[in-house]
Amino acid sequence: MSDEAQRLKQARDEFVAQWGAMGSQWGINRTMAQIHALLMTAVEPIGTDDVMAELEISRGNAHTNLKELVTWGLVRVVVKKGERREFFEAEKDVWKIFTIVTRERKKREIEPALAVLSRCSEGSREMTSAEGQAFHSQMQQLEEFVGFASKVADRVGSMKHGFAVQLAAKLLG
Amino acid sequence: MSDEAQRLKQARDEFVAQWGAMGSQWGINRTMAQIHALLMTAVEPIGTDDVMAELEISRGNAHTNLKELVTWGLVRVVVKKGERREFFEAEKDVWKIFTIVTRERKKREIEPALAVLSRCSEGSREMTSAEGQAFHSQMQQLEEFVGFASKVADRVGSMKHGFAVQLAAKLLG
DNA sequence: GTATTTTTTCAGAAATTATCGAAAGAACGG
DNA sequence: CCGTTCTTTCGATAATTTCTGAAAAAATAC
Repeated sequence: MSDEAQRLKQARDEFVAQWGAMGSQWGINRTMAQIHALLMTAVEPIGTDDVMAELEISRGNAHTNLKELVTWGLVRVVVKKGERREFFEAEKDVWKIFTIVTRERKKREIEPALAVLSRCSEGSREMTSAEGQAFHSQMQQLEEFVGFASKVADRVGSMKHGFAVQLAAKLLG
Repeated sequence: MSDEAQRLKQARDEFVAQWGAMGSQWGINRTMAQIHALLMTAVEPIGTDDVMAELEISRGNAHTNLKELVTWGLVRVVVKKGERREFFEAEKDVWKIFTIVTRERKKREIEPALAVLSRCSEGSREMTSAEGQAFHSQMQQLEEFVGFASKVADRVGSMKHGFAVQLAAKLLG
């Protein structure tokens, strides 16, 4: 193997390892993040056995996490003609990755929070004691803010890349 | 106890429980989230023993998570005169809470990612093979995007509430 | 149909993370 | 000082999450 090929393999391995470690910091399964990293830096679609071999994990683990990535929409299933087994290919466009992750995080983090806050706010609406009113006010403020965040996430997530860049440029200018 | 006081207690307990469950969904320790919820809805500063009693947790657990909240900046230590033990009080302003969480998440999630990406991008800069160049390009795109996100987080996090509302209104209008 | 390959599921094992509880350490008052 | 109160640390334990490996199911070929 050439020197460059070796360095590439090394760099890629590091990326996979570190991206996996980072996944943990986020609320994401380490293996899932590693598989994602592996696929993002793959030149062509790869199969379950390749993933197993590369990351030294079991078939069950590889399978489960690949399917989870497909559910998220970060990875697509690819069928090669003449091949019986499935191959997998990651979305590589960073803006698309971002919008997908934003959508998923909104679904998992923002929406449940909003539901809780609405219920607590509603349930304390008519309270007359000082404590009751303070509680209601706090719930209301949180609900309003999180609802706001939800709308912002929707809006940003549905933007075209170019428009988002323009907006951000204005923000950072 | 009056009917309203009972309903308040119930609503508050639900908020604490649900906010804690939600903390898990985020990458946050459940107890830490529960304590935060408890303090956010407290009328006045409360002590470690109150937290222990309310959440039925050990002293060590209460202590560790209270201090972690203080480290984040979401909770302040309060000393009452004539009292020897420490009391704790949460930041209640939603915008301030948001900027704190943004800052912490940036520190924990974005900055490490950026470091990894810079290293991988740098390490593959001069590669000549098609695979090497593809890898470098992917790393570069990710680095650029995450760097961007980092700047945006900084900018938003340092905004005054009013300005942020204006901006968001424009975005949602 | 049956054989072969590939995918999926899932119970138990392993690893990780959170919590307890008790002991050690500080801070303060007298 | 010494006793008391409160804070902090940390090894042991419990709970949760992740992973394995093998068996079952599904898909395809012949």
